[in-house]
Amino acid sequence: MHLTNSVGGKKEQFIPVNPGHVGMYVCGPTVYNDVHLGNCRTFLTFDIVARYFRYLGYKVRYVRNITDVGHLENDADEGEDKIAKKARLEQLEPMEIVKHYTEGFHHVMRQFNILPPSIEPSATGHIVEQIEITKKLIDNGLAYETNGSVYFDVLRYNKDHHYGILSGRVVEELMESGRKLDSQDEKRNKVDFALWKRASPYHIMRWPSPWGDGFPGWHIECTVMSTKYLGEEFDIHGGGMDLKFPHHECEIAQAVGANGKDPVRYWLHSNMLTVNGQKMSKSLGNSFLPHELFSGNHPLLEKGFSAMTVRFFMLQSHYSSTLDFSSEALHAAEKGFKKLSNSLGIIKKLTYSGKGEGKTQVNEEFSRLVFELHTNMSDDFNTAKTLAVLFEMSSRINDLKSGNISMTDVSEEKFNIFKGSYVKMMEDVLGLREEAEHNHELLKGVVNVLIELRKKAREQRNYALSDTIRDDLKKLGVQLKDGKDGEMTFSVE
RNA sequence: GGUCUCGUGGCCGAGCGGCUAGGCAGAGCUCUGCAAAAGCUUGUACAGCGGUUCGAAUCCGCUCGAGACCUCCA
Repeated sequence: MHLTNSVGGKKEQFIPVNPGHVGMYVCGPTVYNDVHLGNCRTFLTFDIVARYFRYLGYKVRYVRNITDVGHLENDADEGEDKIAKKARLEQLEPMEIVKHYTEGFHHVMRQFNILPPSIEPSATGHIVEQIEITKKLIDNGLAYETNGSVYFDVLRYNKDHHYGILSGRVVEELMESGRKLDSQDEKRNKVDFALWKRASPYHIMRWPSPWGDGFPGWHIECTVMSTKYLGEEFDIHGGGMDLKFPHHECEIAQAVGANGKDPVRYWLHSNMLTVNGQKMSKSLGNSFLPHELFSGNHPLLEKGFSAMTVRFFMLQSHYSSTLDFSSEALHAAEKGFKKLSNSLGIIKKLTYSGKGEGKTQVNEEFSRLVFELHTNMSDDFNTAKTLAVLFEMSSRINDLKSGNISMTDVSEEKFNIFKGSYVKMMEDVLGLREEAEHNHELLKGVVNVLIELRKKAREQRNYALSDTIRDDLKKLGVQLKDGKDGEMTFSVE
């Protein structure tokens, strides 16, 4: 297994801290708003990572947090907490905001078949630990209190450590660029960041601390929750590209400053989803909400697309590349996914009916495809290449069904490995399941009655009637397909 | 302005120095009463200009273009 480590940007072999185990932490959403498709891409990326490691037999502990306090509107000292602001605007309790958007987030994750993490801790549930680590950083001389707030001393840290190891930022350059520190500022240097913020008298979200009432800073929650559940050194830390700096850089500094060791072995960053080449983001106002996509209720879409189509669409590119989102690309994905999905339905029903050892050439091809499936996934989770192999396998599945390849051409062992790999790769690893409609018993029954009637009509060469049945069903979105041997199947669009 | 990334055929997108990625769309054919599905065949490509190399989409330099981060964002 190889993966690209954002520190250094090189592909490295994966060696777990504890053999057979994978500890992974991913920065979850700040629940003050609906999650959009760009957010979903990141969570999908790490869903694949967790699924594939499990498939390989690792015991995976996947921690993904919910940020429900501390995320400020901007890094300036007067920045307002996102949750608190929303609560004020909507005249709700912060917890009402948090609950509402957390549930919405979970709902969307289920729609995309993104599995829940092993632990989903929240920042407000770890205030005590955040205060503790802040105290520790002060004791270590890496943080200071001003006016009831506590800041991390980046310059001091940078003397003995490397602030910028992940993002490539140079502290001196950061000091020179951008906004100047004014006399109002509580920070010693502009590069310093908040560990704890004093709450103004009207601030609703507040907890007592050694420095008075306040609330934690944004970066400290992740340091606390990752190391609490995964240990001071764990395997993988993931998140969106845009969190690399400052968020993840600060996490490293905090953990190193408090515990004296580098917390993360491999940093993984998923790239942005773009619209017309521009990053999809809440602030740019070009974001797509999942329900807009499913319903097609969006100016840039002519129709809706299923969650599985979108999942497939995203998996066609590598997680580290930007992916451009467009109606056209989605149409193509819809058709492509249907192909794989059809084959999935076929292979699941297919049992070995041949005998003997089969033909060497066919056996070798089946083995090669299975092998490539795994080498591609093990090469930095290359889902795009994996899908290309699945398409090849899909063709072989159709060959088996139509008789282009006979069951006796392949050995029972090769067939079963081939079948198992296709099904597991599709369903367990890539999380692509057949669209549900096929499984609706009532619909199935009703359509089968019509299929029987149509068969009779065709036997009597009453093509006018048989075409009416087919055309009328088509209008309702049910597509009939005539097989070679007179057998008929249908699919729902 | 600083740091960095990317630019592949009609569209989306793999690619990490030599071997047709793949999907969608297009063209032709097979099967079929007609469709659909499936199968077979097929074209069009690496932004531009230099360099390194026996050999470059792939490495280096420059030019042009797009984007990201440096302020909140997955």
